[in-house]
Order: sequence, then C-alpha cells, then structure tokens
Amino acid sequence: MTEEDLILQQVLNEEEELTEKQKKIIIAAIESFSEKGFAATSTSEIAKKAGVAEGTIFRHYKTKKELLISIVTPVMAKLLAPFIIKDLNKVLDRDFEKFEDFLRAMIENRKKFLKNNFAIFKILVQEIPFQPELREQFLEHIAKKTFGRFAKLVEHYQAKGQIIEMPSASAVRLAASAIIGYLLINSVFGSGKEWDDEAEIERTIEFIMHGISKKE
Amino acid sequence: MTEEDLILQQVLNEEEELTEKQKKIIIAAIESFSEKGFAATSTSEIAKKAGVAEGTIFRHYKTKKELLISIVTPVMAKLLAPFIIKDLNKVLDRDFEKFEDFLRAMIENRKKFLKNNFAIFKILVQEIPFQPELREQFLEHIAKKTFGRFAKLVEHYQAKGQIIEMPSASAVRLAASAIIGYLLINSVFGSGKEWDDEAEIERTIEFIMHGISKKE
DNA sequence: TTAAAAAATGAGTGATTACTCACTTTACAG
DNA sequence: CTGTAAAGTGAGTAATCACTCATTTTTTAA
Repeated sequence: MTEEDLILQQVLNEEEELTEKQKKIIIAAIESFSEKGFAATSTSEIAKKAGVAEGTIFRHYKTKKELLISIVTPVMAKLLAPFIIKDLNKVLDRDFEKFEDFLRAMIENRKKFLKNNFAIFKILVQEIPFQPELREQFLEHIAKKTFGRFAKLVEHYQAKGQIIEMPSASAVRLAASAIIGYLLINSVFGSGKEWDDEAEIERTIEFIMHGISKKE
Repeated sequence: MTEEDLILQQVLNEEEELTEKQKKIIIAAIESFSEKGFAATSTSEIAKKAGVAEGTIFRHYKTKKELLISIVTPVMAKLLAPFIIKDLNKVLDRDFEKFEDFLRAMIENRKKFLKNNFAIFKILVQEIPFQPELREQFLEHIAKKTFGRFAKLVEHYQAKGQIIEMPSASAVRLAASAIIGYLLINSVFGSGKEWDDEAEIERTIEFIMHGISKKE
C-alpha cells in the first residue's frame, strides 16, 4: 500500500515479462510523447533515447500507434482503480460518515496519482481526441464503470440527507468539475509559493458543500 | 451585435485583406488541425482540401507553424473579449444587481462562443502544451488580463456581501471550474436527449452559489 | 493598352518518416 | 557442449514531409 500509484513501475514489473530493452523503449516513449506529442515524435528518436536499434521497437510493437496504446491502456484501467474497484464499496457504508471526509480522501488520493503519473496522464488527455481506440477504452473504463460507481456513492449520501436532491449524474459532474479544476491548477501552480495548498483543498471542499454565496 | 462571436468570419472579413485562396487555406487548415491535430496534418493535405497549390500556402506563411499561429492568435485575443474588454466594466456597477445574474449571462455568452468556434478552440487547447509562442500569448491575454478582471469582479460582489470572504483568485478558480466543466460536458453530451440543458445551467449556478450540501 | 507588382503554380529539393528483413547475438533447455 | 528459439540489429525501403523557386497567371494602376 506504499507506492501502488506508480503506474510506470507497475507496468514494468508486473505485467508480462518485459526485456530490459523493452522497458527502456517504454520509458523513452513516455518521455517523448509527453514532451512533443505523439505525432511529432519519431520512432528513430525513441530508439536513440532508449539506446536501442530502431528495429527493436518494431520487434515488440507492430506499429508506432500500438506502442502508444500499450503505454496508455494501463492508465485507463487504473486511473481511478484504487478508489473505485478496490475500496469504493467499503467506503460506501463504512469508512466515511460524512461526504466531506470522502471528498478530502478522494482529493488527496487523486493528487498523488496525478503527481506520480503526470507524463502518462498528459499523453492520455492529448491523444484521446485523435485515437478512436483510446476513446473507446476511456468510455468503457472511466465513463461507464467509474462514473456509475460515483453516481451510486452520491445516491448513498443523498439517502443519508447530506446531499440535496438532484440527478446523481449532475451532482457527480459538479463535484468532479471542482476537484479536477483544483487538481489541474495545483499541477501547474502547485510549486509556486503563492499557492497555499492546504487552504485551497479546504476551500474546494467547502465550495462543493456550500458554494460561495454569503450565508445570512 | 448579432454574430460578433464567429471568430472565423471576423478574421476572414476584417483583419488584413486576404485573398480568396488565403481564406480557403485558413478554413481547410482549421478543419484538418481540429480533426487530426497539428503535427499529424500535412501541408499537402491542406493544399488539396483548399483547392490550392502547396506553394501558395508558403507564399503567405513562411512555415506551417506560422499558419497555426495566425489561426489561433485571434481566438486568444478575443476568447473572453465580449465580456472582458468591452462590457465587464459596465457590468461591474450597473447591469447585474446579483452575482447569480452575472453567472447566467456569462454562461450563455461563453456557450455561444464555444459552439461557434469549437474547432479553433480545440486546436488552441491541443497545441498550447507544445507551442511556446501560444503559451506566452495565452498567459498574456487570458491568464493575466482576463483573470485580473474577474478577480476584481469577485471583489466587487464580495464588497456587496454576496460572496463569502476568500482570496478572489480562489473564488474565480472555483466558479470557473464549475462553468468550464458545464461547458465541456455540454459540448459533448449537449445534443443527447438525456441532457436537460436549462436544468443543468440552473444547477450549475445554484451549485456555485450554494454547493450540494443539504441545508438544514 | 501596357507595364510592373502581386498572387499562384507545381515540379523538384533533400531530409525524414514508419516500417522491413536478412542477419547476428543472446538465452537456455536437453 | 549443442541446437533452437527469441531478442536485437542496422542498412535499406518507398513514401511522405515541409519547403523552394523558376515560371505563369492575375490584378492593379497609369
């Protein structure tokens, strides 16, 4: 439970048996795709960066696109896995009495994930609009499975009287917008000293719960 | 005041005098860049789609990148212009008594803009991570000018007692996250019949004002 | 009507692209 | 050791890339 978040490591170790050269190819490809974009990265460049002959790439991956997909797929499958697939059901009835506490844990969890997998995440976001395979995977893994789970979670807290009545899809959208907005801005400005992270997290949670209007 | 939002038309008509062929090049380039991405689009493809010789492109634009920038720059400059540069100051003290009304107008305004300029907007978002010139322009036009104006607007409504006390930057971030989240999801699912647009707009505004917690 | 300027052309440039394949090296079971 | 399969190689492929330039067509103005 220490560093299950490092998807790169996870893929390099667990999955199938990868040769040393193959690992180097993956690492080099992630770096280049993230920096320059998929289409603007050449296979010769990846080979050079990986210290490998260009032919070696095509021994393991039939095409350049297949290399991309082999990198991005595990992120898809695990993007929200720690909470969703493993823990969400427990969370639902046991762990968090208050929705606010769930939000806090959620933000912390996804923040770590994003930090640990920023390069791969960036590739994913960049290429989804152009790669139909990726879009399908995304809809399958994220949009359907994950979103459905969150909807149920919202309904749970609605039943408890902590969340107002509205379609659960809308509630998920609104909360997710705020959290994703926080995560993205934190990933850009998080290192600056004007950014008070603790405070911003609390403001985000407070905002999701109570908005920004003055109570009277 | 009818269709000032169509940036493409605006560029093609107003700006400098463009030849017919040049207009066709711009239209073809926007289409291809939006569909396949900048790096994956070839100049020969643009020329063919525009019904123009490839050399004609390079008569007007020194490089392919210059073509990209000439397309995206006006969007930058005008992305939030209608509200910001032209109307925001008036709005500030006169038009909207309540912050909620401002939000409503804001959402409607930006929704139209996005709908009318979706292809160019997509290109902008896609290429900002890879084109330093675009990033600079973005910081100059959007991040600084626009964000500063919004911050002032928030402070105005804080002074009126309609928004709780918090750093104005944080309030802008939170409200903008909710609005942008709405706009993006609307641009994807907005055509489906499960999407009740009026209701989602109101929920978004209500969320920004009061969050999703049950009042008691 | 004409001459100069601007716009447009498309064949041609060398560089680079993703990918192939005959070959060599390495790993390992019997 | 030996044989076999997998891993790795890098020169070579045709296609495509962004871009050039000598030439032709169109526009403009006197």
